[in-house]
Amino acid sequence: MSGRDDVPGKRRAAQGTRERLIEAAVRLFGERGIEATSLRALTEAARSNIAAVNYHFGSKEGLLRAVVDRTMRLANNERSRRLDELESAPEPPTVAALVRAFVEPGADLLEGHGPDVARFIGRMISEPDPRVRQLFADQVDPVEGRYLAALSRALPEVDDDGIRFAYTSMLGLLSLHQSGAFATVEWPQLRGPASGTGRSDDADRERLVAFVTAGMLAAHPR
Amino acid sequence: MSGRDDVPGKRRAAQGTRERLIEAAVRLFGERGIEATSLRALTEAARSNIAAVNYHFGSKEGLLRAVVDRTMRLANNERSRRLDELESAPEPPTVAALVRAFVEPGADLLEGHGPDVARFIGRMISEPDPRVRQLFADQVDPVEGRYLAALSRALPEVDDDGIRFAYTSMLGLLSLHQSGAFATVEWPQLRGPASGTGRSDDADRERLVAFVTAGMLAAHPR
DNA sequence: ATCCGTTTCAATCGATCGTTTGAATCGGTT
DNA sequence: AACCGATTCAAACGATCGATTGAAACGGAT
Repeated sequence: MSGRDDVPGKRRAAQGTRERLIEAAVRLFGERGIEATSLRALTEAARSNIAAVNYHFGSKEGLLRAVVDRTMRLANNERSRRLDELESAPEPPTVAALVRAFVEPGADLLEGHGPDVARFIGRMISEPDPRVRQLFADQVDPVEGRYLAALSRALPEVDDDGIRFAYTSMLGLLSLHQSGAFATVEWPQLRGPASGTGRSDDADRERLVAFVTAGMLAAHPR
Repeated sequence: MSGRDDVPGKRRAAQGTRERLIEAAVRLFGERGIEATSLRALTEAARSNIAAVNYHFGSKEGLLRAVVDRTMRLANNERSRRLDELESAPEPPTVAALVRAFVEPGADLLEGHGPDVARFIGRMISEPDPRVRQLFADQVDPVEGRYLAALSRALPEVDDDGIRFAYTSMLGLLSLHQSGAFATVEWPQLRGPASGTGRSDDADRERLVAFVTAGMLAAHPR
């Protein structure tokens, strides 16, 4: 029992490896999936040792927890800030504004921290393992409530099931595009989704906002 | 080297095991994911033996290939049929009709063959392993070209990238909802997406059609 | 220079994975 | 009843997984 998780006390040169482990985990978990990434490949990529994972994080799941916390906090804080902004305005936010406030913090991660963080988050949404899913849900949780309430206010004629559908669709669509799930396969019939490497990120973001906004507005109350 | 894959010749009582293996694979691959499902758990669920997988399918990947072929063929044939129907009509199909022709065969699988098949297909779309993804892409391939062409005809003002985005969004959204990715987690803020077990499948399907159709029509050529 | 808590690392553990093997069993044919 | 290809099964194989151990290396404080 020599490892510790949360000590803010004295970590001298340790911060280096701890950091490199998280960075490598974000990248490899996002690229190959969580279960498919072995600690050996991960620690090798981080120029470290297997035992370092257990020392710094206790286990692979501990490392995953740290990675989830690190990455999601970035997007969630920004979303929370933009919600504050919208709710302090005189008139209630439109659906388009709400969608933008949700999608753009995710997309900005892609530009700010490279595609690794965004891809990792995108991957989380479709992870089968219930423990991983719960980890994800716990992290999304706090912002989610505010968003659903705001969305429900912007779409007063839509019932709760409709709001839930709209929100999950937005979240899922954002995650799918962020995960690069559509870019990793040869779609022979399609012009390259990854035509070149520069991809049309901005255009895709606008397309996503337009698509989701229109989809939400088309919801019918029944 | 005693196993064979494609022999239509004489399989006497063998058909039973082969069938049970595929059924168990569809269910477990869909529930837990492909890599996370061990052949031991799978063959036990099928009341069979580990070696039977290698005998009938050569390997785990061979079994997966058979499962993909079996499940996707169902939806693809129906989609192809509905495309024939739409294209033989006097007037060109609307976007709404095209969306319906794509979404409903997927959703019908859910009702016809239980949630297992639909969930399995849904899971495929977000599988990280490139070999699995290629397997999926190869199977979707034939119908995909016709769909993209029809979609492009129905949305003449949208460029190729926009068509690609619309199609992948529809495919991804359908898969996500089919995979039950949103139903397997406790969303504390949401009324149960899986409220009870009977879920509102029909209502969700209509919501999906409306959402995707509106999203496509909102695409702007730029 | 010595000490001590912190951090790294090579080596190893038991468990589980997909695969392979060789013998037993089943059903129809001769 | 003797035979034979098709199928099933228990057992074992090598590889790899996450986790653990004990000793070495590091770095400031004394």
